[in-house]
Amino acid sequence: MEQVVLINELTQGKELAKLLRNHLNPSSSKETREFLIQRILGIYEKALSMLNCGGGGASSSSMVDEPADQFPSTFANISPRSDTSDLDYKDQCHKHAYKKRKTMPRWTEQVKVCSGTGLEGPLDDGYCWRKYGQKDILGANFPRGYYRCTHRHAQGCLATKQVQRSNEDPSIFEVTYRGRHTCSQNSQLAVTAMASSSVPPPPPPMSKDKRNQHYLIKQQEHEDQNQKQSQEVTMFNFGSNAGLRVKTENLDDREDIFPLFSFPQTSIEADNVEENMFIASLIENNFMGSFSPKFISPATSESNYFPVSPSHNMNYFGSGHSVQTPESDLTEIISAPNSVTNSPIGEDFDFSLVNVDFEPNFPFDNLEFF
DNA sequence: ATGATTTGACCGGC
DNA sequence: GCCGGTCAAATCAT
Repeated sequence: MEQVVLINELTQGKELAKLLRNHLNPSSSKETREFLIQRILGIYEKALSMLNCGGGGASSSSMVDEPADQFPSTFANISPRSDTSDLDYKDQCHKHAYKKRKTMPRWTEQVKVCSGTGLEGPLDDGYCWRKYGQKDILGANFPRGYYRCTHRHAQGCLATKQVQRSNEDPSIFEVTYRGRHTCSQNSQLAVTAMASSSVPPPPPPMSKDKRNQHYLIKQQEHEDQNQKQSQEVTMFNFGSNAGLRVKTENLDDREDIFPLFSFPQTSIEADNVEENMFIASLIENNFMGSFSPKFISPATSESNYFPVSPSHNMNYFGSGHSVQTPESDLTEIISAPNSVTNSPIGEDFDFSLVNVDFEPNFPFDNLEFF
């Protein structure tokens, strides 16, 4: 079985290498090449780790002994693990957990929030964050907030972020992300978004404040779908594509975290549909091969982060453009241009793509989404 | 009751 | 010793 997986991985690597060769011409976008390289490296990494760690299987929770600069497919293998204070570091394949943590990918975004709308505070970027600290920082007028993924304990998701309000312009929040989300919920989100978006997602939500955000999440958890919820949910989607970003900078490890699916929309050109389809199918295969059934159904409890019915998805991601209609309130509070490239979601996408099963019939004809 | 936030304490790196 | 990052008990919100 492991051998089959291994062969599958290597075969994919081979195909991707071929693809890469085709993309060596100047007209091909750098992002695409980068993506392919990352993908290939990831496959090798995965294959090697399978061999090194006793062939634990593609999505086994062991073997994470890899540089943090690896990319998502391997990141996805991070096993549940808790904070530094916990004891799981003994785990054989986690010898380098400390190191890994230290070398986690990190990138910063600047997010502008218009005041006066009542929607202030760090934006909601589509993830569930839990604040675990706040600190006055030397030279900063505002304290820095420390957040970690809500699913850290439940799923060992090590993603964290720091939110620092800008000195010069208090309406700008500098958000530094660390680590990738390995929690299934986010994968689900990403997939949901992808599966249902034929147009770029609307601007990201900006919750009034964190409490509001949590309130929303709770509501969804309870599947209490009243009007208010759907209203808020409309605002609750991927921040990334959407845009609060004023500027994305980075950052150390920039290339390490290069988003698998961060193709600017130009990178997958219309004339390359076939190849893109191929990539998509590779991805699809990957999903099918690497995740537990839990993730197959969009209707798991976790997925309640978003309502999962197709009709809802339509609302969220605008298959019917409904999200954009109330054009509006959202656009009013968002002042940054869209950018896909460095978005954390981009990278989350790649995580999700690697880890989550798609519906077998997932319509990959929405490649422009990438 | 449960889960999130607050905030002083603690820890490691420099 | 300073500083940034994290922990965890106390507190708050639902």
